[in-house]
Amino acid sequence: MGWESHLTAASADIDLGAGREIFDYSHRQKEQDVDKELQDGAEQDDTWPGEGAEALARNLLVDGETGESFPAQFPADISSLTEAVPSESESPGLQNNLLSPLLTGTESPFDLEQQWQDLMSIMEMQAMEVNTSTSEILYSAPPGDPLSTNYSLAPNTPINQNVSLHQASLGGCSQDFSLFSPEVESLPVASSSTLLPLVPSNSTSLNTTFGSTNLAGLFFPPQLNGTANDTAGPELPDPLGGLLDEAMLDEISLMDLAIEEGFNPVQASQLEEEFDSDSGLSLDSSHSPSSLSSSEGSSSSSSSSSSSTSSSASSSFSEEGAVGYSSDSETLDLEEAEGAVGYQPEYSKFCRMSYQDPSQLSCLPYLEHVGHNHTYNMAPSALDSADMPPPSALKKGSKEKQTDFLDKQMSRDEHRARAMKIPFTNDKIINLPVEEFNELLSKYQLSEAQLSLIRDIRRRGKNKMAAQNCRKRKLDTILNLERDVEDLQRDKARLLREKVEFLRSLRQMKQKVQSLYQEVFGRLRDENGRPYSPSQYALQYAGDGSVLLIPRTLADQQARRQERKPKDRRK
DNA sequence: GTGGAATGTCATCTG
DNA sequence: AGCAGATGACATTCC
Repeated sequence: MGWESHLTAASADIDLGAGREIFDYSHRQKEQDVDKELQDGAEQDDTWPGEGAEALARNLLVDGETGESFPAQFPADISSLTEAVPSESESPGLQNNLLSPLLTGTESPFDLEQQWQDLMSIMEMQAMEVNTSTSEILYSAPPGDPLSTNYSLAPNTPINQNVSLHQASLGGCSQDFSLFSPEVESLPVASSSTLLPLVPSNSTSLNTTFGSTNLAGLFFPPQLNGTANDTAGPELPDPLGGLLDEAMLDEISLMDLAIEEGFNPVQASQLEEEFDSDSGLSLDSSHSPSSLSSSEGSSSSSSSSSSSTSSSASSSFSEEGAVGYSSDSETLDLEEAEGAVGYQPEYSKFCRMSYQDPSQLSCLPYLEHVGHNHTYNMAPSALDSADMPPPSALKKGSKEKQTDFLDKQMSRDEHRARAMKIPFTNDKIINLPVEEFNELLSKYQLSEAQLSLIRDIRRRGKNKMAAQNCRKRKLDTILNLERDVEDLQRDKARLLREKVEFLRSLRQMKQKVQSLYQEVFGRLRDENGRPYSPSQYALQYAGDGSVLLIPRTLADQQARRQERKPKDRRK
């Protein structure tokens, strides 16, 4: 800025005496007046077709909540097997049916169900391949659901038939406490506790699948947990509940946010993937401006290319040094004359256009053939020698029109330079390294006004390129962010799909265990050959695969203990 | 004539 | 200290 302080008033046309501090609007207005006189109504003609393209269509993956609902059955809190058996407080009529008590629980999983429904609605709307058929299987009572039909023993059930349940007796089971977990063993043994070892001769699926009592309980559908609240909560830890209430709500809300944003990640992704190859401006290293300059030097005006400019000899400046910028007012043909590596205004427009309309990306390959351009602020002499008028001008053949055309191609600074008879090109003024630039200035006898103009031209030209680079970077940053958002949304959708799959399989397993439980329990007989009351006894799986028949009260106590443990851990 | 997008310019900061 | 680049803000141009 210091070199501007010694500026002096130069000509009547151009106010060159102003330093940057006083380079105010009025001064610039004067310059504009001069420019207008020089250009005489010049018109710019390098607009990019389709520049006014619509903004990127933001088709929603999800178009809103449909409110689709599912049958009432819902995988709510999961409790132990023992909870599946009605307690003594249940209605008396339940004892006639082993299963019916399970259905009468007052526990209402409605809230969780609602969450689940919301989730599923979102999932379906997002076309995440959760077809309705599976959903129905998941969330509605299957036709053969034992919960909705009277329980009947299936003779050919896969449960281990060797379990000698018929020998179970109320009095002779206390010795089998060892089958319980230590926690169970620590419990005070009920006075008449009945522990019936149901150790299968072979390791059953139950043995391998369910390592502990509470685990077995996990696989029971919520219907089996109906007595949980009524029986003062022998509830066991419920991993599904955790999934469903907190995380599920979060995900649902996040998904809603994504929906409301209206962002179409697919389009943005396609756009980004195509565009990214040509854009070197980004946040991360993979999309850094330097990558642009290395991969596409023709359109780069990055700092890296600029630094190479500094190291290049002045003789090769035109080839390498021009940190590419091509003014809108320059002829495109001049680009070949100078062969400069230059930033293309068309490219900038393309960036914006492609950002707004991915369909425009089909034009991307053309960028590779964009001529290199070093002709920013090319001197009039150079223009005269190198410029080829457009066909229309040639047809008209008028020198006057050629002159008009050339005037049109010149930037304001070029006009100023010509008016001030600057003996070298604006291109050199702007792009020469400092040393070479000073050397060039020293070669000529220049007035203060000329020096001032030259330095202004250099400053403005460099800043112009910097601004263009800055805007390109900004655009690229936006594109990269959009791509990141799209990736995250894709991951999220995938995780949600997986979650649904896990929940589905979990529910199926719970139903299997429930059926097995009912079958085993229904076959149990006491010494008198009568079936055990589900309200008084419950089956319990031990960690070693054995199955025990224990009093309901003891089972409830265990269930409560199992439930407290995870809660304590959270604290 | 107007609005918005694109582009240019300036001021300022940073390396 | 000087320079070049980056960037926000504003101005101008263009459609």
